[in-house]
Amino acid sequence: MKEGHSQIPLCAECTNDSKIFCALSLAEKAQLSQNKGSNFYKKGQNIFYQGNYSHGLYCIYSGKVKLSKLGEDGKEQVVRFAGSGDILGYRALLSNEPYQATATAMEDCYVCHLAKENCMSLIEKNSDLSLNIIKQLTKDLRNAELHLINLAQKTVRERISESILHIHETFGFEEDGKTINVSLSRAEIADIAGTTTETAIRTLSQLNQDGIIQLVGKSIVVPDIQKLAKEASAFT
Amino acid sequence: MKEGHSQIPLCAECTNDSKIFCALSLAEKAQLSQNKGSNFYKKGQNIFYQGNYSHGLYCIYSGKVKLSKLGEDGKEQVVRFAGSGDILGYRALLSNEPYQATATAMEDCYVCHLAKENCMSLIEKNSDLSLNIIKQLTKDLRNAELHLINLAQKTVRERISESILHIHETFGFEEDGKTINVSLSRAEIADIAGTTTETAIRTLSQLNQDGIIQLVGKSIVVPDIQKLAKEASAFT
DNA sequence: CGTCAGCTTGATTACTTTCAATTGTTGTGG
DNA sequence: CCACAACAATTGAAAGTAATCAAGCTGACG
Repeated sequence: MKEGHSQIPLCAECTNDSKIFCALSLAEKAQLSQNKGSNFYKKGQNIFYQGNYSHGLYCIYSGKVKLSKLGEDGKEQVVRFAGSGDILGYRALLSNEPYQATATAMEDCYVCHLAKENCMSLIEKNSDLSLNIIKQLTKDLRNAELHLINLAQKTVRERISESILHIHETFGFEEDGKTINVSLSRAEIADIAGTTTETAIRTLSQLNQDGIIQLVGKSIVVPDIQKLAKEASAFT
Repeated sequence: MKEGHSQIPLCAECTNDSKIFCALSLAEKAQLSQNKGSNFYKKGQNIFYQGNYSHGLYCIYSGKVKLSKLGEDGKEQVVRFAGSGDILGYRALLSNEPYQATATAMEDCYVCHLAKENCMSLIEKNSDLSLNIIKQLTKDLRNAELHLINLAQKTVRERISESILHIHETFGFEEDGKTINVSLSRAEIADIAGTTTETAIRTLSQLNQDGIIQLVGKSIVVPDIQKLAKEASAFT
């Protein structure tokens, strides 16, 4: 058995009890833990790369991760976020295709790696697990389609507002209840909203001037989330 | 039992043998056929509407369908296509949410409607069926993400080229091996590429002048698909 | 205290939308 | 069969938006 980091428990005792693996019995979770590996990823490090092949499933124990793809010209586009308890790479696992995106730690992360064979045999045996995966895929697909329509039809100002909103929905606020809980570079924000770094900067400082957000150092403060939502003309 | 159109067979004898239901045994297909309804939809008619609730699954017997969403300002965005043997509305069914998109017949269609209870009990019993659904979702998600990145990063000319390419991949050519197999209005093409009707028209006629495509009446002829593919990814 | 990466600002250019006007096409009733 | 209405396609000019290119600024860190 591979050695994991000592501070990371077995699946059966995991405090996250993942949105997907909650369907498993204790015995099944024990099976999942076999050959489990746990790794530490420093902020900015990649967990897997678009184009590589999968040898199992990743499960985020702590930290925040972004999934991004490279466009033809090498420009990055963030397609999804993931946090504690989320599963990464299940698509590559299930369809035996290479990873469709690159996973990067947005902050220091602990991530577990579950062996392919264990996952597959559990999926075949446990139909609740399949249903959970279907539900997760459904949710991802809905988000992707919303993201798609936002990028296609909205102005940069709306897209930037939408992006901040989306980050908030995924990761929430700090304890003060109004500061976005992740540190993002201007370039990263641009990659989420599908624009250039310069335009992202200009738009953020406009939103700042208009009192929609407050830029305090590198962090973004949202005093009134309704106001921001109006700015994004958000629709769910 | 509801009456279907006489020319539509039972699921067990269906010539399409759907990508998803091929996992079923004959007996299971017979079960699926119970309470099956079949309907004819004229070109332009809607099969279901975004926001409504699902009472079962749709399976396309013949014809072509587009799935689209409405943006904040009422502009339509096509998110996906479907043809013979494809399943519609499985997300709404599985997660008990309203339909996330509106399905519209792009040409005259025959579409079967399968009862919710039959579908759900088969999904729970047959794990191959679940896996097929997972694979279909996986494919849809990948397409949505590709579409997303295209809309976010490409010029209108590239997006229009990409859209024609995508339509070709989904529906193929006519017998002549070079004419796109669907009739689309300029407005529809614009809704796929995420632009305005006028810009779509201008771009199409430019591609025509540049010899990439030929506009013959309402149909689009692609003499050299490689040339079009180059247009879709490379730059002007 | 210098350096380097990330951030910011300005000016210019390119692209796309918008609005408006015209032409073409199709279907329908007299 | 024609006239008309309704809709789809096209074209032009003007306005707006965002990308690009270029140059300075700032703060963290050795």
